[in-house]
Amino acid sequence: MPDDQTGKTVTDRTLQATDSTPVVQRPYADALSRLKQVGLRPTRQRMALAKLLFDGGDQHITAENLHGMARKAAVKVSLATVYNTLHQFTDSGLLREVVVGPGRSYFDTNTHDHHHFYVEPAGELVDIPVDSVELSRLPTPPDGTVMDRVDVIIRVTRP
Amino acid sequence: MPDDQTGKTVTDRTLQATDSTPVVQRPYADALSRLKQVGLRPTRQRMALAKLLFDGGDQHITAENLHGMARKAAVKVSLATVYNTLHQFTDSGLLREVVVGPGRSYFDTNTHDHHHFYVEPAGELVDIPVDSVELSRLPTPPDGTVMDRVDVIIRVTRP
DNA sequence: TCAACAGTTTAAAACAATTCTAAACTGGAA
DNA sequence: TTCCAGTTTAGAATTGTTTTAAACTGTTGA
Repeated sequence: MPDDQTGKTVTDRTLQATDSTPVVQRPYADALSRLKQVGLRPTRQRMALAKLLFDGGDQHITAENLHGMARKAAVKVSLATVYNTLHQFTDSGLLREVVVGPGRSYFDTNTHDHHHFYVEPAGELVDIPVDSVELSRLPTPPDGTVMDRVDVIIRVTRP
Repeated sequence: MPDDQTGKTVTDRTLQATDSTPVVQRPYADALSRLKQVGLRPTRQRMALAKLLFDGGDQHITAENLHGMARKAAVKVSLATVYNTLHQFTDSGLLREVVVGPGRSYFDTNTHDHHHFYVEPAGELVDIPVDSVELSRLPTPPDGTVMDRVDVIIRVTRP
């Protein structure tokens, strides 16, 4: 079935497969430790979603998108749960939300300090490593507020 | 009627009023010239919206917001037209769209190079003058793309 | 082992912001 | 004036997300 429309190839093995059968060895170890880390109960759905999210390297994913991936992976999860989970993960620091357009928000599995290119009109996000942007002289926040984070989004187009 | 809920006081006079009657003298001069500038037909609705937008100094406005302002100013415009107009103005460079959250986008009457504080959870936008942010070392855009613009949004909260 | 309950998931409805549609209207050229 | 492309409109449709209320499931402690 060569119809990987989602774009990302998910690497399933955490240990080397030892024979021709592509049996996964300890596929949930990472997902489990992440959930424990932030104190979320490791339910079937959360585990599966965590695996999809964090086993695939750095990804920029929408809710619909992840829901589709779950479907393809034969994981039964409702869209509402996908939303719940994405927000719980975001709130506990496992994910970062990146807003690029009205009605368009991505969840980024890379929570380290970095910025983004946003390719329009494709709607594609591309990471920019921290050290290739230098922000000097940040302003002081308005009275009574504290700085939470700085988002730099460089909008680019294909001419 | 002292119920100016929208927050912005719009200055109507472009010339001094000459008697006690608050009759506006050339209230549409600026709106008209802006529309001509970008080649949009000066219709009743566009003129009225342009006036609301550009006579009030720098503003961050949502579509619903502007629709409400029009209502209060006794201007009959549909919400669909407000959206159309905001996008036409944006496309022709009269406005700039600032996206801060999923399903939350503002139109900024200040089209000069500048950045924003976004105060959460109030959802309030505050201008940052260009020269109080210094961006050095910008990355080169992905192959086949050209840089359109750089958005810096500093998210702040009231603790 | 099991009862019990808080936490979780779910389908479905509700919601908010925005866009679309098809018909009515209008500014301006001829 | 007439005419027509451009514009506006009400209302429906769409999109993305959240809420609701009921069913389910992990975990705890007897």
